[in-house]
Amino acid sequence: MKNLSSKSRNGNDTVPPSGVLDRGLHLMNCFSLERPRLQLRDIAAQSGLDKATTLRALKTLVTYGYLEKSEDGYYWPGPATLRLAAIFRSTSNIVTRLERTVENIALETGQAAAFFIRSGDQRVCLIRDRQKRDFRYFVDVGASVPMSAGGAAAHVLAAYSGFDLDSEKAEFVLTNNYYISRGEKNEHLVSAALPIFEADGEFVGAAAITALRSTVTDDDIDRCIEVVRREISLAMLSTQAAAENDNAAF
Amino acid sequence: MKNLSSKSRNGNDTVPPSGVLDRGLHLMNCFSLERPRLQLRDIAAQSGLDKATTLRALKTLVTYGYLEKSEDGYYWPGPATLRLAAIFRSTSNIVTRLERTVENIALETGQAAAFFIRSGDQRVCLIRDRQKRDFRYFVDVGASVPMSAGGAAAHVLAAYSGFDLDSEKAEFVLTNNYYISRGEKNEHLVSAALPIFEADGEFVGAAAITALRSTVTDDDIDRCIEVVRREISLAMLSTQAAAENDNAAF
DNA sequence: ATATGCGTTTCACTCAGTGAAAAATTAGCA
DNA sequence: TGCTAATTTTTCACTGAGTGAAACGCATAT
Repeated sequence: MKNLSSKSRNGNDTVPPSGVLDRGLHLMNCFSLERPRLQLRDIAAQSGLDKATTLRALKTLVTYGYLEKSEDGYYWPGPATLRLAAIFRSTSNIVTRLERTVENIALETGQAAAFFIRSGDQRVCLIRDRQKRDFRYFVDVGASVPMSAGGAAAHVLAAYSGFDLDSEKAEFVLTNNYYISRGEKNEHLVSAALPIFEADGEFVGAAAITALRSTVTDDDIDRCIEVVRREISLAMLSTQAAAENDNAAF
Repeated sequence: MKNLSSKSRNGNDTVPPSGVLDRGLHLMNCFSLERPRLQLRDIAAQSGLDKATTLRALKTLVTYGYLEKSEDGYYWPGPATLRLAAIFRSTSNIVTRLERTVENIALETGQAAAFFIRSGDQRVCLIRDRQKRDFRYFVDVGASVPMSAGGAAAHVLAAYSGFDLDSEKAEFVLTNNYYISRGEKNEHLVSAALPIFEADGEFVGAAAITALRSTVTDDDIDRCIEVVRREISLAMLSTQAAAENDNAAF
């Protein structure tokens, strides 16, 4: 397993992982909503793996149903992924509960809406509205980005789950119960995030709306935040920490 | 890599697969809607792999988000599965289109409803109604069973996709546009399956309802079939092959 | 105290995985 | 219809990544 060379065999300035399992899972990352169907050539190039290695892994992934392969040599995610997602949902019923809510928020505000949770040092998108928007700006459902990458949702998640990210912003979040980030991750975007709590006060995650800065005023954003608060409470959840001191502990 | 011994190191009379990737994916099969959270001990036992081997694979699966691990040592499917499922859905919009339909069928008939497709020599469940029923009898969403295992849906899929399973039953399906299987897979169950076609006549899969034999009469089943036909046509799909001769070709 | 169950680490052996290269297949083109 | 280029697939000898028995550590019973 030589995997020599200073970085990049692909155009991605990333070294492909070593370890067969790592590599196999790494291959699955080549697929996205933007590019759901790929052929060997693309997958090998994008992953940085040798074509022979890639082919072997793909075969295995196909036999286990994680990928499907068509006659014309294209691969795409297979039905096994559905099975696992169904199990994931069953273990975190919050997804099912909030799906409709996120959709409503997007429809009412006309902006992109999403729901995030923290998982270790990652911020994971569990729900995205289904409106079609420019893919470049938004993460896929299930995708993770490091907390350190910031963004409105990250600061809310950090503040309420005790992750040390930016204490100043955390303080703002804890007193105001929302955070607005202007161009923090992307110059042209503004996003507002609110924490979400179970009825019993348990923190579950953050709802966020994202808009193009050039198309919204501060008042628009405030109105969006109100929409979020209303929809969240309709879902029998809260955007306010239950009591001042209970939630500081964990 | 000794993997010696005539079969079974687990209680499953199955030999665990060789190949790191195979084993890793094999581990994911340990999880189900019935048993969504497992600890190392269980996973190692059920998969038949050594604990050390299992642990290594689990670590990798966790780092890629396919599994999550809690403090108390339990593992369960992670958010990466959501991402892949979202991509899968985007490539086969039939799932989104029929989800509501399957749910309606289940609600109207009071029986278990599902949607299957053929994938190679496997029959894959893409949709299951969300009513809670006895898990022992029904397959999870995304789960595959060999076509050769039979069942009403298998015969419908075989008939309309040119899979050689049981030519006599296939002929019945092709003339009557449905199939009823009584106790074929499970002595106590009866299930009825109907083919589903796009408006342009393309065969897409089979809808099936399953009931306990002791609780339904033949007339009940006929009524169920009518419900399926109605719901499918409401979804702008058809339960009849477009024209007598067009569909014989493929 | 002693035992049992579980997760984790260690380490020497060895076979599964690697990737360059060749072969087979498919697509494009004149 | 041939000829060429592009892509997928197979082959094979080398080797280091993966293996698993055993030891360890840490709980929680007994």
